[in-house]
Amino acid sequence: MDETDPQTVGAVETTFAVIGVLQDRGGAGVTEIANELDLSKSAVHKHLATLVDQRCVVQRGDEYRLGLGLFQYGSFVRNGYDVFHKAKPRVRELAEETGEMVWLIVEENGMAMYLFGDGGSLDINVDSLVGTWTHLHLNSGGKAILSQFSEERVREIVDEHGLPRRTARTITDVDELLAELERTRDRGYALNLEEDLTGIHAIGAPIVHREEVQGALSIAGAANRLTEERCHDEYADRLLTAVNDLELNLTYR
Amino acid sequence: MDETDPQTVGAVETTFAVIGVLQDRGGAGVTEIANELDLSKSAVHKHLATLVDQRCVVQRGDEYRLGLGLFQYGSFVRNGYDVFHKAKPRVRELAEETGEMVWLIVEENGMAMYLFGDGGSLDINVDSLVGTWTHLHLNSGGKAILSQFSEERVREIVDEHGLPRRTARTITDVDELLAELERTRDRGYALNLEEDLTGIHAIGAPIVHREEVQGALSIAGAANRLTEERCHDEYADRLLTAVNDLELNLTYR
DNA sequence: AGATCGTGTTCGTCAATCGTGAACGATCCC
DNA sequence: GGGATCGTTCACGATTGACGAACACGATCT
Repeated sequence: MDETDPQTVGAVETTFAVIGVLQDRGGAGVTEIANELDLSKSAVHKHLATLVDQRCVVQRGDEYRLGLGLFQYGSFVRNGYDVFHKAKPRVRELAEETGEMVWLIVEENGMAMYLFGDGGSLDINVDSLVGTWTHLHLNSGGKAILSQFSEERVREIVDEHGLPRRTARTITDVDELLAELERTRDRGYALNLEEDLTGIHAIGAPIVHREEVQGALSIAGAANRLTEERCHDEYADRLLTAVNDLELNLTYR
Repeated sequence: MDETDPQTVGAVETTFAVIGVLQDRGGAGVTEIANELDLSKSAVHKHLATLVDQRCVVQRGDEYRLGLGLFQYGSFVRNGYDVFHKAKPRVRELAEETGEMVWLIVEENGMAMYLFGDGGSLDINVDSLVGTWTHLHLNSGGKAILSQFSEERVREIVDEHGLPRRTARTITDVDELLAELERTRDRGYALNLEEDLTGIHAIGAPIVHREEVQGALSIAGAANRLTEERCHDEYADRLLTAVNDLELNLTYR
């Protein structure tokens, strides 16, 4: 089942496995977790007790759930991003102006994470995406970020994470992706035309500061509102000026 | 130094110690952490390697930092709170209307955590408080929550966490606290008059749903604007109506 | 009412492994 | 170019993490 890597701490890995089960099931009992992970009840109990001590798990009756200690760590990590603080007001403005969803994503180890979002209709919850990973190639912001990387690095990332298909329009070929990234680099922004979710278009631009990509801003919405033309004619300008202002704000803090 | 509790997993505790150092220093190297924790470099390296595998730590050159995996877990935990989604728009509205800072806090194991906040002047960053713990007795929302607990439970919490003093006006006596909680219960909201930070007043109300406290909403701002009278005459009404709407929203989801 | 199942919890036991310290490569700086 | 760092790797030994049986408790049947 598992190749026990001697370079890592197994006990910590099982603890994360426990956390994983707790996340998947939204809470679970000792026996349930033990069965799922093929561990003894007592072992699971010990791990849970440790996690409770660290405030990362809470016990309510016979059920254990993930605790606010994890939220504490998570918030700390987000607050460590300068670009988060600087981008937040801009994201809000854009969301207000356009009435669409606006996102800030950042890259880490070849994947992107939704760091902050705002706007959109009330029936779609932006918070359900915040804090989730996404591949770079099927996201307007992700392609914007990739456009700032060298071809070598792009290939490395593709080798590691692949180019999984989400819709019929997803780019699944490396060379096609590289061509798309060149177009993106030329015009300064990337489009996502139903490449991740059918019915959703998006436009994204990279945030560059001191020769490094800090992340990307993107606007996403229903494909019939964010048509390809309106992206080019309307939204591109708004997005790029917002990003430019943001980049200035990053230098003169 | 440490009483090794046989009921817990030591290796996991050291991993959390490593995470703690990384948080305190905002990133560190292997040697640095090893010295701080009195561990061998190789041990620290192993822990860091496992944390990198779990995406909870990232390596940049010779420095390790906390990674976005932690943010992923943290966001999941916050999204698990129904009251977060329901309160968010109300918090925003209140912040817009009043121009002051508005908070949603929740309780866990006798402590409170800032789950969401908005508003306030731009020089004070609401996000720096989000994701941090606070004692219940020196917070308007915290006192609002405590007012819904039995005297027994309040005493338990005080026994466990104490009543640390922050300012000259902090309540540090249990009986005084219980009296204050009764006043709070009678009028439906709690005041915080420079009990946590000098120059800051706040007003908070508990969010009750199905006989259980889900958290508290509070408005905080400069003491000269949020005077005691204006809290009673102006802000109390706005706050309580917001909470009432929210409570209705919680039942009919 | 009694018994059986289900929890989570505790406890001793033993092998797996977590932590150690020394050696290794790479950088950087003097 | 040598003398510091740094992070990384490896083999070994003592610690301990995982096990499984026994425990206490509650619910749910019979």
